[in-house]
Amino acid sequence: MPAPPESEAELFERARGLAGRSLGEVSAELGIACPDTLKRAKGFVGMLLERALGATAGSKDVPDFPDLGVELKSLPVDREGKPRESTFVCTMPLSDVAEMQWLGSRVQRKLARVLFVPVEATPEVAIAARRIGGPILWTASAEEEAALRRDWDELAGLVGAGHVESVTAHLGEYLQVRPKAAHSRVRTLAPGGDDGLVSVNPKGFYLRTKFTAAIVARALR
DNA sequence: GATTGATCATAC
DNA sequence: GTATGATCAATC
Repeated sequence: MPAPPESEAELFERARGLAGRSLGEVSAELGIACPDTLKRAKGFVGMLLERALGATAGSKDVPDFPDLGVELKSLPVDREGKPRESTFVCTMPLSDVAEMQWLGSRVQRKLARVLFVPVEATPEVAIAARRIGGPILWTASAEEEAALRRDWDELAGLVGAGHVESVTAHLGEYLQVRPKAAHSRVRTLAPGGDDGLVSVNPKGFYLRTKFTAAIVARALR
């Protein structure tokens, strides 16, 4: 496996080197089996890119490239380069989001600097034949950050005020909250209810497709 | 066809 | 069970 990149420029060059190559080629080089379907390997593409680029963070709550402060996100796109799915950002700390601010929040920290790597995700194309696209090193513009902050304030505000059960994926213009758990029977505690705590399915923050689509469009201009 | 809620694999 | 990586699939 490659060593971690020593600079952002080196990381970007490595990512550019993957552009145009297929998931099958890259996985073969790394000695990793490429699945025939993502049905039972949903994290395969993300894990493959992590290894190919030398990410080290593993399952810790820090960016994929801690020394660079860069988070890696694979972006499943159609043949036109448009994202096909929302992008998971992080879990929502339900029990203490009430005391948090946007600045310093997990969302703000995770999205401070992101390397998006588009990957072909057309159903008709076999996994191994899917090609990796050109990387996008992104930082939110003032407008993008303000928009994310508005959503975060609304969503975190509702949970902090004890209204977690009214928070659905319908809320949020660009940032939304959805279940994030092994299955719907998983429970965790959040502010609310008669005792001050309610048992709910764990939740996570996701970027809506239209938000990442705008990032891709901006990068192609 | 797009979106929301549900789910899958793996490491510790 | 908690974290990481996400896509699936029922529903709108």
